[in-house]
Amino acid sequence: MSETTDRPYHHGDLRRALIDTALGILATDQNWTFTLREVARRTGVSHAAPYKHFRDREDLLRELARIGFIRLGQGMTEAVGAKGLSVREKFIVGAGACIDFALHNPGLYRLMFSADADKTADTHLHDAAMDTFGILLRLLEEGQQNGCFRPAAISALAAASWAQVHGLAMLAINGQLLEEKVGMEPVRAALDVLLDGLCQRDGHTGSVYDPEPYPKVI
Amino acid sequence: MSETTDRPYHHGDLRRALIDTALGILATDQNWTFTLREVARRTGVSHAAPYKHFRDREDLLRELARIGFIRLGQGMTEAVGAKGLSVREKFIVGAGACIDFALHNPGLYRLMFSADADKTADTHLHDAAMDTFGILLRLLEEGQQNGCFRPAAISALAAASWAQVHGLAMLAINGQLLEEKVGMEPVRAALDVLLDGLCQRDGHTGSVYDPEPYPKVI
DNA sequence: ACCTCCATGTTTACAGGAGAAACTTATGCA
DNA sequence: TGCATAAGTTTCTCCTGTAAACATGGAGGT
Repeated sequence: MSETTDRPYHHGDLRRALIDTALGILATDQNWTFTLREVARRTGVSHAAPYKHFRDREDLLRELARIGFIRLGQGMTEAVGAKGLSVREKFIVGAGACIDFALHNPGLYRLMFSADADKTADTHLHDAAMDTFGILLRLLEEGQQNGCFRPAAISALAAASWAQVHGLAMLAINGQLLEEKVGMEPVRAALDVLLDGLCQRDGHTGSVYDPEPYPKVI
Repeated sequence: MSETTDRPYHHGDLRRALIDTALGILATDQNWTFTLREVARRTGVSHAAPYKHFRDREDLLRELARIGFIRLGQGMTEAVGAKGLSVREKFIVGAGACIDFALHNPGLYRLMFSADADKTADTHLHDAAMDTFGILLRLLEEGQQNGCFRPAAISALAAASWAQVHGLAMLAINGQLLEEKVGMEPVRAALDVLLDGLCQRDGHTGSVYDPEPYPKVI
């Protein structure tokens, strides 16, 4: 009830303002069912204004996802970059940063990994996602060169690690880690399980590339 | 261009027909952006007819998800039930069935685990999901009683396992297991990693419930 | 056989949203 | 000074979800 129509015709940085509004709604509602018109309304512009900055609704969603990947990457880089950590500790801390991010930004995190943020439709989004994924890859390589992680194909370790961390994050977000809230112990324990599996050991290692595929998968 | 208006006024089993149509669209488009009107149209009824069988659009989506969980559960039960398998083999085969299902029904699988199929809003859906989840739990218990799996809290093992399998399924669906298609080897290898971690071993087991939480997580 | 009820359809109506097109404003630059 | 253009606004069309009122025909009681 303060500003009447004294807003200048040109917003200044409407694109940024729209993104902020959308991120705000995403954080509040934990979903991205908001309409583009609502974003415009809350930002105080006409419902067609956003189309000057985003091709369509999905274009905005992809931009939000891209920002999400950048922020996630920053968080993980920061966590992993701490001095004096072993590879195993880096791994734990990096995964923790990811799950932490997911828990603090559940809507955004879900959007980032949803089909509505189609990575094949936006090079920038794809690149941002790959940059973040690269943090994990470098960690695995480091651990492997260390002799700490088993010498299986890096893609296999990456699949296992990424599936585990992302899976835990999704379970944590959905509160499905357990029927009742038990805190973060299961997460920690699950990561221990993963790391114990990743680590160098005597037996089994040879079976990693067992030629026979398991049944019923393409 | 064959049937004019000879269709009987009462469909007979419109509910089922609508579900089948929706499942068909889901399988084709790999998303659930279809409108309720389109489902009605393709089923050959008026656009308001579905409301006699589903409260709203989400109600239909939840029913689709429920059916998905039942089918997934059937596939996994069948796979795990094969005679003469070790627990480890059962695990591999069960996970394979899950990933197999996801690869063959990517749209449905994504819907099942999306927020659009809100499990808190539908007891039947929640129950179906829990039944399927129960397959994994029973397997873990069996392995633990065997002495094959480490004696950590079952919730921890479940978190690790479920995160891994579901994570792999999502990565597989999204083609993110690797830049180029490399087949299912990484999946197999990732499951080996998980199983090696799940298994009984000498060291580390004690650290599973390390009292100090890792940094930066709530 | 007939009447009546009610689940299952259909038609009509309305409030919104996506997005295109045409119009307006103000700003940077020649 | 003045115009080209980016950035907003208005207006319009088509579509959706969903409610309400109406139609139909099969099942059950008489």
